[in-house]
Amino acid sequence: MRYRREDVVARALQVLDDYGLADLTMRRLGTELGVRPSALYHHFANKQSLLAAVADEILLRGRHEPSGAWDVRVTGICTDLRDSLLAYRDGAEVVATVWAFGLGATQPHDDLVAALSDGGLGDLAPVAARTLLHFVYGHAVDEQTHLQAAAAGAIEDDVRDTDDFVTGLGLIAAGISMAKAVREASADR
Amino acid sequence: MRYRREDVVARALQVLDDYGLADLTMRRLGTELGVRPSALYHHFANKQSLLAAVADEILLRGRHEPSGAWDVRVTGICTDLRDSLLAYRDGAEVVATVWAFGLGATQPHDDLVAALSDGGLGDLAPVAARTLLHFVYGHAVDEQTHLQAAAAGAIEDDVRDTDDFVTGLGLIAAGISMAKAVREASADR
DNA sequence: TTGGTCAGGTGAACGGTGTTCAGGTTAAGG
DNA sequence: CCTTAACCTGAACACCGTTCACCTGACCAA
Repeated sequence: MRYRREDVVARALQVLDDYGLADLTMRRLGTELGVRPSALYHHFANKQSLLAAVADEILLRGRHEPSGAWDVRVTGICTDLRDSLLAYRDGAEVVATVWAFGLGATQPHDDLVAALSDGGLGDLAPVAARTLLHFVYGHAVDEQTHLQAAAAGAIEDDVRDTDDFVTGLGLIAAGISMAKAVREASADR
Repeated sequence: MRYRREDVVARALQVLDDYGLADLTMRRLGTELGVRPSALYHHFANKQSLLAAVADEILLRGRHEPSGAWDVRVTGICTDLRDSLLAYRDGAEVVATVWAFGLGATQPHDDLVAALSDGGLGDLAPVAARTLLHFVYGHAVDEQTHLQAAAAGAIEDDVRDTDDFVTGLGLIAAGISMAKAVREASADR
């Protein structure tokens, strides 16, 4: 059996979801495919490239084309992004790390900047986009960590998390529309 | 020469600052102290505990007792926290990771919750505190990553980052005061 | 049909990691 | 002085990502 790049990515995503990021190792993935670890380096230059491809795949699946008014589009992008991150075990950490390293996972950022620019945020759009991203990533990583700790029986589970997310998102959204109002007021001095 | 726990932490912090998190290894730290790696396990149960102590040390140094009106206290805590994270190489990643794992670094969170509660945010205080933390940690990690990439000559450096921080922080702060206003308006129905 | 090309895979090694453990050593206190 | 406990050694264990010379088999042009 010979594999193509996408086959390896798909299998890596499955290993991630089944066993977690700590167990997503080149040797493990190789074994899962019935292949020596060194064979994987014919498809990816190194493990980080592999993880970048996995992150992009996570974002690609369950992607919804943003539509509607700019502000509902912004919260929609963030909510969909959160759902994507939580759809796979350790998905949040993988995507957040890849994005931080600048190796990929730029889709959510680009979508947010586009929506915010359409909303008239001007040069505030990039700052607002990154602020939103930091919140979504941070919150999702937290939630996934807690979820795993709860599954291990270390702590009792917290169902408040989803309310938590919309509340925090609402906080930032309110700040953004306030900044927009200030911006427009100073525009027609 | 025999060492105590705090000596090891201090030396670990120095190794972190001089060589970065990737080179802060048990063997490296042992060599730096003139000691076998196994000796370190008499002071810490594992590496994560060591890192937790390092994170707490980072936060302890350069700590300012919060004072003033609640809102200036909130932004003050966030700004001081950012300064602490950026004071040591890879400091942001260490503290953020330790906090995410729930092994320590709770001081900023506790301070923020206290300030926000004094500000009358009520049960919104914990959500707002974590939202602020996610922003500060995320932004600091980003900035430190870029800084390191710029030092390696990969990209040109970005001096906009500090303006970026206050802008983003202002965005969330605005959202918080708006939420507070809404909360108080609905209180005296 | 033949022969060449090349993506994909092998096998073995290299240098590193965190961690464990039985036993040795040394400073401090009764 | 002698005991106790904190500190440390030395060696190993089971992993990790990565490299490299070499092999293999499918495909395509001549």
